[in-house]
Amino acid sequence: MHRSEAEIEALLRSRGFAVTPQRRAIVRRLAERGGHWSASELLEGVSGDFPLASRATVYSTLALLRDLGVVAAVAAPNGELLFDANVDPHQHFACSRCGRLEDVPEAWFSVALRPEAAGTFEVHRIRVVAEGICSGCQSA
Amino acid sequence: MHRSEAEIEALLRSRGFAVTPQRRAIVRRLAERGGHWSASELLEGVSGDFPLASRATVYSTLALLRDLGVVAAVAAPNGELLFDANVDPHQHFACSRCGRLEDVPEAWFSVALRPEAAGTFEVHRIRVVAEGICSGCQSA
DNA sequence: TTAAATGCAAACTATTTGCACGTAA
DNA sequence: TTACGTGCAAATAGTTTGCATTTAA
Repeated sequence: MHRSEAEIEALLRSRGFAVTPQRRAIVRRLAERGGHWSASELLEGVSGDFPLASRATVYSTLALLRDLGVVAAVAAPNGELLFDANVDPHQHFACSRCGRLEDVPEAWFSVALRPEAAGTFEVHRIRVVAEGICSGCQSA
Repeated sequence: MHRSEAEIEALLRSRGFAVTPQRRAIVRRLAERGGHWSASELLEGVSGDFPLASRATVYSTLALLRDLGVVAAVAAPNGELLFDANVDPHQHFACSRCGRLEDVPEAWFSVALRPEAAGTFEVHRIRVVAEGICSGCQSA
């Protein structure tokens, strides 16, 4: 459900954007591990290799990937902005204890807009975030 | 729905916290206008009067009020952290164009956790944010 | 009177920008 | 070869902290 590294690179090329080592390294992390990344995590080069890109490059790459629609930005309940290569419809679970954010299948929730809501807004999308305690924190 | 200025002041006193002019000014804004305030908006003294409190005081007052449970912090989809004196159960609407965040009655959505979700997380609360175009932006 | 709250300035953290240099295509 | 991308360093923005001074109770 995530776009693969190769797919994202192909998209970059087809839109006339260069595929640089920095972009490739950022895309690889987003696509491989999945999950949610902050700009700083990507900047640090989480896996321990050499610094992969400068601050400016990380931010501008994330903006580009978001504009291209291959990564999505999510605001965690604490306001931290996180990036996710999963751009298919899904919802989130947030752990109130450790702050972890996890993808949750769309089908786990049934959400409906009741008729009372009609007429005021034009609703395009409904985001759901379940808050609670994740399995890790439950056992701890 | 919102705690009133007086109620919040009474709570402060009853818990042994001082009711200072700065805290009163911050509480008044949150309680009177309702809606969502960023720390910076409160800091600027939106209504144009003299600066009401220093940066540090605004932040520490917001933290105190949140700990006391009389204001709630909400992360807007863009990651901006906003404060709301409405601590009764409700959901939000966010305008994708102007960024406005509005309270929406809990009853406007029916949200259910499907059985598939059982067992993995311990869900305490489900937050819903409807995204779309607000009435103001529709007419513009 | 005194513990608690405030203001100020400095320290962080996160993000953006301008510009000279480097490189993918 | 050249337009685009990168790195760097400085600018901007949001938030936190330490400490001397003030003030609510």
